[in-house]
Amino acid sequence: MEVLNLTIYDIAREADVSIATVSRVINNPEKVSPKKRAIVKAVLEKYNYTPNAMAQALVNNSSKTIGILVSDITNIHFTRSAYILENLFFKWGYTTLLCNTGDDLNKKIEYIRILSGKKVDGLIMLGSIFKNDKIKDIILDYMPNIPVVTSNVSLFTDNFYSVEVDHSAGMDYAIKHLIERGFNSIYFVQGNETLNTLRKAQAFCVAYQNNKVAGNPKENILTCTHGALGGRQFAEKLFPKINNERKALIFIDDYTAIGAVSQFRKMGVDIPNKLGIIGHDNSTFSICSEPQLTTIDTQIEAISNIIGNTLNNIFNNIQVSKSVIVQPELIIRETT
Amino acid sequence: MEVLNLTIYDIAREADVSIATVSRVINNPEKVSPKKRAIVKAVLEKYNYTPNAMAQALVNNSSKTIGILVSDITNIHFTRSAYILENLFFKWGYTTLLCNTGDDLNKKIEYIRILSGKKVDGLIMLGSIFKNDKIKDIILDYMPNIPVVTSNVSLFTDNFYSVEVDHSAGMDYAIKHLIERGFNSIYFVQGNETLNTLRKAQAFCVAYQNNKVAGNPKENILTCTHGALGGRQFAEKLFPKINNERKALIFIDDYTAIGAVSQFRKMGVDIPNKLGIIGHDNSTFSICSEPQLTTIDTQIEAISNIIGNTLNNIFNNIQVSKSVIVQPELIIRETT
DNA sequence: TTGAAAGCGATACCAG
DNA sequence: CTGGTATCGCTTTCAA
Repeated sequence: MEVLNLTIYDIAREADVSIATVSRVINNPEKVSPKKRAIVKAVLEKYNYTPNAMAQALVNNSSKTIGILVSDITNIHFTRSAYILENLFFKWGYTTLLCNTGDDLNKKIEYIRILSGKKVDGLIMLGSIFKNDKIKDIILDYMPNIPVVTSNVSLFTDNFYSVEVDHSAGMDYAIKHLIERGFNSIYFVQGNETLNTLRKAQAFCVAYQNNKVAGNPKENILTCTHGALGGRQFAEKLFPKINNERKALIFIDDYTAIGAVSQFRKMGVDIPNKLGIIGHDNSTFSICSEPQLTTIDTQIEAISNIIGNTLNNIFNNIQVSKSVIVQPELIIRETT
Repeated sequence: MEVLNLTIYDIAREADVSIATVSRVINNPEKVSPKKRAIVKAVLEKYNYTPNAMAQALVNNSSKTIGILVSDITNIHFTRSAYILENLFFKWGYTTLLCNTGDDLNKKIEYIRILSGKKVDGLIMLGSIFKNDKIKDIILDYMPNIPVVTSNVSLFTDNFYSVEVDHSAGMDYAIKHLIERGFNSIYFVQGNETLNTLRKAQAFCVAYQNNKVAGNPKENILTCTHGALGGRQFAEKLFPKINNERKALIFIDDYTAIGAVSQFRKMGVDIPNKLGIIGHDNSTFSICSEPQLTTIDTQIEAISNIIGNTLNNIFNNIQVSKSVIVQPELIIRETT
């Protein structure tokens, strides 16, 4: 190998053909005579020629890249998803632009603008991007013709597709399981006010009533700062209220739940005999604690795969569903 | 807003000026008369015009994007780093292409080829990319003029820069601390055979001898599968060998250590009185376990910031150091 | 089957 | 200060 940013002209010159022919052997080899094809291929390989993707993008009006908008990649849930998506799209010849937007509306808008300028072929939005509905219009304005796949929210507009988990079903499994285990006082511990929290809280209420648990579900929603530390602080605060009524806590996610489990353990609370705990996501955190966490698997892997395939199918004109709902699974471990 | 992929020609027509003038008000407004400038600006804003980044990249030979090569973004260490880098570069007007290469040499090569085609302005390599030295040559071949910043390895070639943590110092702090706490038998628990493992193992040996601990450090290196589950299995296997000699285990990372802590706890081992445990990284995992993990903070945040600034300074022709070494810190919690 | 030439959408040089 | 135009590197149409 030698190389130094060769262009298609350099290859053409060395192979003694026109640039059109070089382009053809790269993109439509069958349209070139075997003889010339062989000559050009040899030169291509000799120099390990790689086309300038910017020039290709300009003429094709497609950059072979996918934008992934996520509020916070350090959230283990999204990390896993980004990982899977990146692998899928690599396989399909796309590169992924990962964008952390945080809760900042302006950063979201700015990123959408940038991605539209970079001519992404598709957009994936992970998590609670849509708390503010304005985003939808921005996307429609900046990239009116780009397919957008979202998790966690359905939007029935052209070019929008959604893949979600059925939170109500997850809550239903959890509550049924807790009742079966003899817990007679069931709470949902929500996090910061995100769309994620809102939807799970709502699902909790639905499942609570469907199972005819006594009392008003809304009064059984507790709030806690997200994360292991938040979980620990929450546990400390709740500790005096742990009595003999066999309380059970369903947490917004494993990461927060595990902090609570550890702190309760430290304070001597007997889990699961005195207190039941259930997390959400079946993330790597769930097997870290002692005892190990019972959790609602929100199927992030399946969802990510479907999201990727949806977009890829759209690119290949294969029919896709505008909205798919994935069923969660209850993973019973040691905290219930 | 209305929009539908307008070009600079559309703007020029509507403002009744040439495309050159439009380009100027975007890039060098001071070179345009206030009058025309105002007219053009109005049109620009009316349509919320965003330049086609592909066309810009083609003519500028720079795509305003940074390639980040990482073996596995789901590794919490890299997630944090990617997050920080993405935020920094966004601030500086760059977008980041996140590439998971795994251990697959071919995927690495393929990505380098793709990134060279996409005309990235800089390359960041996180983690043990260089186990195979071939990669270095590939980079030099495909992007001979692009600055490359690596963590975890120094390579003194033109255009290569490195930012690393001093693992020996971390091990030294850890061993001194363990001796002080009265642990008289100190082990290093390594993971899969990566460059990371190799370097920490080496650092362990150096620190072990510097502190004149009795015995041969090489005989005190144990191996364990990476991750919480691996840590648990490791703990189970080691359990019969836990006697009264006050053993201490320094783990390759927190994630593995925490699995071991939980499993030892489950089996009734008294941590830290019978057994001392130290992790690496001071990741979110370290506060999840009960008791909470003492750990060597490998300063991933500082390192990521320096990496980002190095690249940005290079872009701005500000002098940078070819190699910087960051000092770690021992975070003492409850497992020692 | 092949090559010449017209774009793709910007930037920047050179005249005026 | 402004506009015309060459140029970046590629794809694709049109003739030959």
